[in-house]
Amino acid sequence: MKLTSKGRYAVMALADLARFDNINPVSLRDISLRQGISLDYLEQIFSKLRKKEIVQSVRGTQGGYILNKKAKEIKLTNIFDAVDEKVKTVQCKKDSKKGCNGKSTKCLTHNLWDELENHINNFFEKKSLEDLVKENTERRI
Amino acid sequence: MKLTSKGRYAVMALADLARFDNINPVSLRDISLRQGISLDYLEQIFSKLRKKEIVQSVRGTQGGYILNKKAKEIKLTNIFDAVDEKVKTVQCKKDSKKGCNGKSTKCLTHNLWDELENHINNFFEKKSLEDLVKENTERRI
DNA sequence: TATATACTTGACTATTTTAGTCAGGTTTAT
DNA sequence: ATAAACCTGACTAAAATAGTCAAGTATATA
Repeated sequence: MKLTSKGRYAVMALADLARFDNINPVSLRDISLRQGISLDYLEQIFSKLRKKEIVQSVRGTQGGYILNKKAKEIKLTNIFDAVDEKVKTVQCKKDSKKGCNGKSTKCLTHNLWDELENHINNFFEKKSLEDLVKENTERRI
Repeated sequence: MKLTSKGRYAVMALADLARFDNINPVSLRDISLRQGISLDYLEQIFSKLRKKEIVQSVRGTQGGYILNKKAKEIKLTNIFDAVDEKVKTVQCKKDSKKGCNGKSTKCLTHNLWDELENHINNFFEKKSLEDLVKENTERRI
């Protein structure tokens, strides 16, 4: 089980963005340099973030991206969701009526995975971008 | 982020095993049929579980596998560990002295991932095979 | 002792996912 | 005008995954 780079990058980039006010746009080029993420890849990621209205784009020279909401209102859940980073534990088919994977009995561990998913998602729902930035500023002082 | 089949199968198979007493060995063939997991794949998985002394093998006719410890003492952590299912969130190189990935600053989200890893591992350390089987029997009654 | 059952091991492979790259745009501040 | 920066879609190398396949070895039981 591991987090993919896409999800990680998205959070890293947004944390970078959140450090600046919501007035001056930050260019992907800057984020790319600071965070060491390929510019082209960032563009793909931000395209998704924009579609989910997490960021707003500012075109042209001196353009870039700004947060579309307050950092406090952006939860990790929203970010992961936007870039299709999902917490998946079970493959049991939903359509089978009685149990999992066409078996007549519900698989022994079905509830376990559900529980695990909730446990993880819970963590993501609590954490906001603001939390991230705060933690870092505090640590820096 | 998703769990791989190897980890899932390992837990499913062991939960199946744990339902029987520790005296009569259960053949992989039976588990394969009951859980819908390829026999060959199960063999790979059990080879690892045996090396980590989670199960014991009984060869010959009527042979199979039995748990090597009490179900209570086998935590999910142990199982995942045995089959190399690891919770991985960060790729930051440990050897770099100051920060992550050769950057001079520690990456903004580093602590987040650590926290997440702990959160998940914590879940795995608490759950034992016994818990799983219990939950299921209770539900069945 | 013959034999079927079941463990044991290692090598191989198709498929999928990931983590990008590349090419060719469009928009707009200066 | 032009350079900076966003925007989009198609393509791809490499890695991981989820197995399969082949050739064993060990042993309970008839």
